[in-house]
Amino acid sequence: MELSKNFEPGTIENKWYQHWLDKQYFKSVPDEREPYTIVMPPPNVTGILHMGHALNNTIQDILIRRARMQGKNACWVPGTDHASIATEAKVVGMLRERGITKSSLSRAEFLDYAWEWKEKYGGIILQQLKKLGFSLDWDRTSFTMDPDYYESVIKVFIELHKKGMIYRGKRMINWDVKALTALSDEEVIRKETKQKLYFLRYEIASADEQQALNIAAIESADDHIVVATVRPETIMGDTAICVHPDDERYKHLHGKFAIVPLVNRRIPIITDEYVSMDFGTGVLKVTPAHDMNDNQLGQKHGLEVIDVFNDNGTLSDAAQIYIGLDRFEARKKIAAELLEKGFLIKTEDYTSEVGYSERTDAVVEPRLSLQWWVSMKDLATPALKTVMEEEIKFYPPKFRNLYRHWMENIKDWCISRQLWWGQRIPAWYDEQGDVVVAATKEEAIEQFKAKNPATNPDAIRQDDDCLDTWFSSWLWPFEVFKGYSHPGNKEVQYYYPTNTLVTAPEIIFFWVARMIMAGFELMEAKPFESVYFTGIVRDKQGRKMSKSLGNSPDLLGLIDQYGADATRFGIMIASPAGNDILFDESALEQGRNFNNKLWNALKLLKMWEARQSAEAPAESNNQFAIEWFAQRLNEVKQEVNEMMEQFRLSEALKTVYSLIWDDFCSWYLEWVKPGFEQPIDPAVYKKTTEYFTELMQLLHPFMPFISEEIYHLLEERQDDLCMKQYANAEQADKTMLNAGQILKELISGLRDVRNKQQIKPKEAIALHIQAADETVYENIRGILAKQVNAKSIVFTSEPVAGTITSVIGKDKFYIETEQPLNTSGQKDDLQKELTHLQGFLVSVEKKLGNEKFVANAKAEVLALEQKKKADAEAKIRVIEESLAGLG
RNA sequence: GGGAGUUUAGCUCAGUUGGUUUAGAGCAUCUGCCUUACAAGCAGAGGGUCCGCGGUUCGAACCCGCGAACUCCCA
Repeated sequence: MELSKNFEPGTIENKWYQHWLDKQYFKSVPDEREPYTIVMPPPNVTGILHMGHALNNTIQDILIRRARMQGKNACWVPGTDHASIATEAKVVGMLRERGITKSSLSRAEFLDYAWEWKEKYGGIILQQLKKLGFSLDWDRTSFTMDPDYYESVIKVFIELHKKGMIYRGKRMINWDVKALTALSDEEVIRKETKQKLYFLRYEIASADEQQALNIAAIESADDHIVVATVRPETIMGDTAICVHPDDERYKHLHGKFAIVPLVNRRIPIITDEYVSMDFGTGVLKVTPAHDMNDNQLGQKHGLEVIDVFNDNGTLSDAAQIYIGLDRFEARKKIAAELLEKGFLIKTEDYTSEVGYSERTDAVVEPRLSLQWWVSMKDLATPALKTVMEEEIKFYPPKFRNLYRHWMENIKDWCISRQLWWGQRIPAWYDEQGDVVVAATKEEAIEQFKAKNPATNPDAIRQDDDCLDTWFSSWLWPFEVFKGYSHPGNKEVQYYYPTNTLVTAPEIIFFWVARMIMAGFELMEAKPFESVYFTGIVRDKQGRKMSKSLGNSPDLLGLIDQYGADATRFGIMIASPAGNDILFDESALEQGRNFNNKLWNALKLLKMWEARQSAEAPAESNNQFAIEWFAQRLNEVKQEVNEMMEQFRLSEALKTVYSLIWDDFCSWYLEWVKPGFEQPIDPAVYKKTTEYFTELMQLLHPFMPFISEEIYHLLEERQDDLCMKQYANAEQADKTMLNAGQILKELISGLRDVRNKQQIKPKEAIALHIQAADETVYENIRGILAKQVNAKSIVFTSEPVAGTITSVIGKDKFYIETEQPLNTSGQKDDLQKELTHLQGFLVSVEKKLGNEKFVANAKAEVLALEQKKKADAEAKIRVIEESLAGLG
């Protein structure tokens, strides 16, 4: 068989992915095995593959593949989210290109177009995920607007409404004045914006209302208060002035009234600790209709609410002045008028964060609006408890604090959206505007008739709004198994609760917390055992990857360039749980190089395969190498098990990488490698193949393609690595591991000497060893000679003249070469090491001389320190002898 | 303004209840090698006030306090 010079991923990846699909390895049906279930966080149906998805899903695939190889019934469910706002925007865009406006269409017509768009372009991302080898059960692909799913969302709304947890109310929301819809918090993008801070003078009215409305009296009064605001166009909506109760500057004004400039309305001066004394003048104008905090303050103090804006951001009749003018135009006009009339004292530049609509980039207007809400308090209680008691485990645990903070300060959830793409709210109104909640019009009519037999059924109409997308995705972990639409079915009983959720910390509140709530409220069980929070992928400069910055790498391009395995490697190698990962293409290069390394090791084995011969000398050295590597494998398997249990995935990958590259390739293969064109002992070859196979099995969850390919190239096989079950890891033999460690140190030490003495790699040396215990070298002598290019190794009981002296461990080495000697270098090196050891010895002796240490330290710590001391002393002695020998 | 987090080698990060040598890895750097799987490689080396100050302790990168810088979330 002819193997290519380097590993070529492209065709191999397609071949194996198709093969796995054909064999239905990723398909899961309930059986007697233990399930291991992950539901994929559904990407937006409009989405295209980016780094975040790649990271997220690579982690899930690693967990799922490993579980599958551990004999569990692994089930990974794919799907997409209907993403009401994003999709509706795409559809509106498509219509615009065809010259159609949304307003010219009926709801039904628009939805036809939307479905057309979804069928055509939706879910491209699922195809892209296949490129990375993800072992999803595609037969289970779900969509949050599938018929059953849709129905469940409606049923959940009705059920929660019945329980009194969903209500309709006028509350503050984020309003998009261009799209004319409420926005969820995550659809609001905060941006640093340069603004102006206007310092406005409000006159103080006397307690006597007559006098307060007497303009002449005000003008003569010199008592006033100065307010700093960035929004002078909202002063007509002011219903109070607020100061901090402890602010000495304003104590004399407590309980008095101020006059709003231009509209001359009298408003109370109230006190609240909410006000910051340091900001501006320490005086806050309270506009409950147009600011979230002011609204809360207004509720607390029972203030009137005056909404001075229309839906589209122009001034309303309630503003009294500049009616119909846009809010920003009005700001300029009003500022000018205030200045002219002497109410504007000064302006300052001021930078703060302003919310913009993700979709239209309009400045978001906090606004009171009649919307549907979910009351969160009762839902939050069990959801908080379960995480705090670690019934659901968070990895890394630091996110528990964040979660608790949010859950303890939870606010009600606005679930209505003024959109058409999504689950339509099952609320119905009669002519009087009374509302009932029902699944169908018929049921709604019945309910109305029960209340009022005279109800006109033809006048009943359904709410036009649809539900927030998260109101459907919070059902995801059970509804993908139809757990709510078909309660108690076989699937949901088997797969739910799921095992692990892998997601980004950004959506801990929007999604993770709500899934936990829905799980308890609707299924009476938690949705998952544990949550693994990935980091946020950033670019080299630490910026978050985003479309607008254009710093997202083209993933499909990267996969083409480096291969899927290398891409997976590059993403995983530097991504500790919960810490952000800085994406750097050099990590992918490292992954590609690793592929190549594996490929070359395979080539070496293929070469040996042809050179097997029973006549090959059976060296005891080979036996040592084989036994040692068996123990290293045991050790690493154990370590990887532990790391995977703690979700330390990148560390597990590093460990496997190093086992393969360093221990297997650099040490083991070199130790058993026969001489140039020499035959190899078939037993050694067989063992080596077995090791390579085991390594591929360990690596498979991380790099599935190349490991599967090598598995099949090593030997003709009927089965596939993908499904090969892990054997239990055996306990590693410490003595053997230690012997290997000593051998490595000897080789490195002697190579270092060679390097420093500039002995040419090709020049063979003669090695004399003055050993404390010669038997140590029995099994490794051959390997040592081969690895340091020694033509002979002999033992000596005294220094050998005319050689280079070195101390490694407790033994002395005399290196005989053909080159002229340079003893000063050796002396310097020995001296340097001696100084280091002496310093070290002093610190150990100091510790041991400390009575309190001896009295308090644990026995094993004490023993260790004593061993350190003895070792250091022995080594110092050997070095001193060597130095003396050098004269 | 409130909250959470981070700070260890040039870069990215490990460092698991405080004690495994005077702190580790990968990448990058330097030196020597086209050595019979691999130059996308091999062999070796250098590189650190563990953010600062103080405290607890026989012992601190790790625990506590104060401070600094940066990041994120909420207002």
